[in-house]
Amino acid sequence: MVYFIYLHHNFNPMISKADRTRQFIIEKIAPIFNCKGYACTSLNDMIVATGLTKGSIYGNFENKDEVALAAFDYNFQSVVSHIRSKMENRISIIDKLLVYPETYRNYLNLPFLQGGCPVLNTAIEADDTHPQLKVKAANALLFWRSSMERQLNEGIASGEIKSNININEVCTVIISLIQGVVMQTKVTGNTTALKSGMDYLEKMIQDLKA
Amino acid sequence: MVYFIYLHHNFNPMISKADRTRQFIIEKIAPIFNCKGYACTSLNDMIVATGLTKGSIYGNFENKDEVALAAFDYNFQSVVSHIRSKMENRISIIDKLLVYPETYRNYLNLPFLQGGCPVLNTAIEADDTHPQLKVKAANALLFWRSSMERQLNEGIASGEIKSNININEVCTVIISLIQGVVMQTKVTGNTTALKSGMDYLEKMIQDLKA
DNA sequence: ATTTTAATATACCGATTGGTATATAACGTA
DNA sequence: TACGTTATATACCAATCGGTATATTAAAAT
Repeated sequence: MVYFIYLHHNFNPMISKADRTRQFIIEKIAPIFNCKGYACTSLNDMIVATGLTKGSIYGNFENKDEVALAAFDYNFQSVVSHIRSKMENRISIIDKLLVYPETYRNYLNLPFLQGGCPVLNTAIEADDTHPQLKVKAANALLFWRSSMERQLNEGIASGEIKSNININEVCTVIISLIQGVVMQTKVTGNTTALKSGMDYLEKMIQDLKA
Repeated sequence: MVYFIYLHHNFNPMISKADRTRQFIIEKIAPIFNCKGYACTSLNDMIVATGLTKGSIYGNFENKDEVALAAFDYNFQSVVSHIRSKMENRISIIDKLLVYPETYRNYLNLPFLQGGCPVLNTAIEADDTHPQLKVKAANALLFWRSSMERQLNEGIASGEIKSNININEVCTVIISLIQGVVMQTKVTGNTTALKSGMDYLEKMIQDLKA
């Protein structure tokens, strides 16, 4: 009988084994949830993806729901931290906002966006079936919007951005455009919408300049 | 033992009973598929929704897949025919295009859009799990885009619309904006994005005028 | 080194899944 | 009214679902 060798553990004594295993499970399962969705990802899928057994997974998580919620957080954080790290290197707000079209223009090459945008995927699947995931998706959208509003206000205050723009409208259009083109690209397998959509978004952001 | 009384049949002798029952089943099940999605809609859901039994449904359909594919067609056609009928009453292309913001602005009151946009819902769910549904969603998007392209070209030819617009970009933005705001509205339960998104779309369409 | 605790593997559970076989009832037609 | 066809209801099926109990092993603490 071959027992599991903890190859997935980095033996950091400050992080408990439970936490390391938990993290390992989330990292392996999160991409599957983003691809197949919550309902279509079975416990068996999780077992195959992690190489662990049912007992191991349920020793670290209460149930499938808890894995799904943690996986969403992980997927969303992957996108946020990627965007944030690219923005940090830029000074002007316009340049920061341009990270969006630059990132999504080649989102097909970003591993954490392979299954599409986790916010969009979760929002669509969960809205009528999974209240807890729906709340998480809604909060992610609110977080995204409010951080963008903050940036726009900052840009207006510094005189970099026109003061007469409709902040609400700008945020809505940026978010919608990204979500819309990602969806169209995934389902048609054609990058026409992605290119033209990000071209438009880029011009729109440039046009915010005072 | 109470047997089924065919209340759902309109006794049109030109349409066979099989066709009438099939249509009845589709009409009852289509909204559920649009709400809960393919994976989350069980045979039991179909039985409850139709008031029929498993045998009746499987007498008219090969399997769950066939019901789902027919339901998607029905849902998509509901949207298409609604949009088309509103466009028919209008002469100019601009006015025809304005049907989009007008329609989606209060999509929450349209029964066939209760579960959100069937194209978006199906595209997101099916892209990694259900090849046949994915094809249907992709074709629906292509149909939508090409009919919009045709209208724009018509408007340019007649001199109504600016000749220097980027047709591809315009189509992408209109579709993405609609899909994006519908998603945001459904998941947040807040109509802010819907209003501001459709305001922007309206202005954008007006701005196409030569 | 020994004991305690945490993690894991295995076997099992009832419920539900999509789907089928079959017998009966309703329908269409002559 | 009689008869063949179509439609429907019921009972059943194996497979899979999410989840649990338990025994065993590894890790951590003493």
